[in-house]
Amino acid sequence: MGEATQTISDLIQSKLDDLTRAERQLALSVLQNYPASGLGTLTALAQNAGVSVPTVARMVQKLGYKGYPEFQAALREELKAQVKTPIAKHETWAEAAPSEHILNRFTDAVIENIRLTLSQIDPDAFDQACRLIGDESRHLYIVGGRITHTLAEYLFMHMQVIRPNLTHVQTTSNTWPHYLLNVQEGDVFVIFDVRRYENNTLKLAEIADKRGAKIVLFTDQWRSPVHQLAHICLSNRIVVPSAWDSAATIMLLVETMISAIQSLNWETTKERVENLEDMFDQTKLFRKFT
Amino acid sequence: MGEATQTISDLIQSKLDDLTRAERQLALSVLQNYPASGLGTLTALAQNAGVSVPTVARMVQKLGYKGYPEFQAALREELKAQVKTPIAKHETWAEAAPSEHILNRFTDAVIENIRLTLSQIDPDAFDQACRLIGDESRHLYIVGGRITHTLAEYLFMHMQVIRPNLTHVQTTSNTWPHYLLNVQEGDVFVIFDVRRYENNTLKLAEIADKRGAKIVLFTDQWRSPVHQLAHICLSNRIVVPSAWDSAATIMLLVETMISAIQSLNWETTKERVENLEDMFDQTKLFRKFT
DNA sequence: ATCGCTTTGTGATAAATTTTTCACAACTGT
DNA sequence: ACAGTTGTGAAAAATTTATCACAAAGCGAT
Repeated sequence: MGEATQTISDLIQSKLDDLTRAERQLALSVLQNYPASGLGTLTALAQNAGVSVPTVARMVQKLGYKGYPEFQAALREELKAQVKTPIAKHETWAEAAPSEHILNRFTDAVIENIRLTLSQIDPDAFDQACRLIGDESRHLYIVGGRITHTLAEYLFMHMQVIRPNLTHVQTTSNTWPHYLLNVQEGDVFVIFDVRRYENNTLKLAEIADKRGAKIVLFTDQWRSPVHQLAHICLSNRIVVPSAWDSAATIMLLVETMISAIQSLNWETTKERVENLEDMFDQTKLFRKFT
Repeated sequence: MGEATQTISDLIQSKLDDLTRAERQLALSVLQNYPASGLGTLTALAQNAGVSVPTVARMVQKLGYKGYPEFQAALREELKAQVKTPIAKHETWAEAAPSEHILNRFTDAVIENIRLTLSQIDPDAFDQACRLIGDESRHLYIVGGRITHTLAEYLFMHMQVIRPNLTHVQTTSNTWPHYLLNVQEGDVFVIFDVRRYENNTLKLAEIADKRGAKIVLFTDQWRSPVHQLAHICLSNRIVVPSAWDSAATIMLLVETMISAIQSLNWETTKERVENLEDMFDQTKLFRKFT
């Protein structure tokens, strides 16, 4: 298996450690839009990556080329060679791995799950769920089960920044009846329940429903029994080549929802989010935007 | 949905009849090595096609471009668009929603993240990581930070079923120096660290490294400083149209890894999974799945 | 906080390359 | 022979690249 061909993309990645911050920023920009961005002018590339012209010149030489034109020529050669080789490549995600590799099989399955899930989702229901969950006048309960509690926690963590007045409930814990004493009509429950569905979760949902709370349910394609009580039900495809189910699609929906709610509540969230961005600045990885 | 996207290749072919002999020869040469040959200098292209410089200039203008640079720019644009996976392009994910809806925009971004992440991953490194993490003779430590602890927990939960001899460490907790007393040479640390990177995590990694443990790092495209100590580094794209970063791609990799390790260890895992299911049945935590 | 050290951007400039265009001669096919 | 096409060589214009010195900013270590 003498795969001795090193692409320029590989070269850049291997040298990533020897590069300085601005150069790394540039390198990542080249990879982001590979190889098209490297085929324009030096000046355009610099602008596109948000670095100065000398930085580009310096990096190209660090990579071992005599000058930018030589670097470009190498890119073109690679592009020329790439088109010649059989097509089989474009079908795979991890190009360096055969298509039967688990990386490619698993990713295929997840992408297909995403496609199916999204194609069956009702955007109006989704928007409505966002409005409910973002409504600060309603107390928000987030409920996860044995496996799904990580998703619940992820949502909880972010919602905590966006709005006050929320509670994280684990159905596996025995403290949850406690929380329910305060549930009021109009409160919102976000419940995660995928197979195998949990009895505790169903019980909790029943109590919440009885008290007049609205339920937003994240479940799988077979739908947890909770869905009969749910005001909005978001069902996800979760089957992958594994002994377990995939939470990746649900994660995608959760993150999308976080982003949507954050936009809805922007006026009130703004300050909290800006604090967060200050924290990003401290990484010093990024140039300050002015 | 009358997509009238005409590639430059199409354009050239359609104008083929209006071109003169030398121009046609040139055009065919461009198509022969498309699009690489069009991305060099005008002179090079002329030489390559065996025509004169003015012929190139004349044809480019006949095709409707103001000059050669404009023609080149168009080619680059096309290349840029082409690289995007067919599945990621021109497809609306939530068909019932407009393409500007957050559901579609966010999913686009995540798919693109997956594509870029997978294309840059080294499958050998991945496989090696799986073998390390699945090796029951090494104690396994799983480490997450403020945001990433949910991912760490997700991995931990599954690994708990697959193999014994593992520990979940939260860097935000102050109990972690405790765990480190027992670390031995050859033990394995799986560390999650995305921006902003946490000092605690780095310190922990340094201690682990000093004690001779191997580190598998899940990080973002800018790579946590831990990567200098890491035996294997898996970097993910995480940028989405949101105030926060996306963990979906990392989740995908984690799940893929779980699936791969479970296959490696299937003989020993089998029993453990069955035992676990028995236990759940007995506690009647779950309803039977039909 | 302060001090060195490295990195980075700026603006300018010179060098190199590339593009564009020209007039004219040579060539082509009819 | 004629009309249209093509190549030549040149030169001007435009663009691009490479570099420089210096100042500003960032970083790490006290």
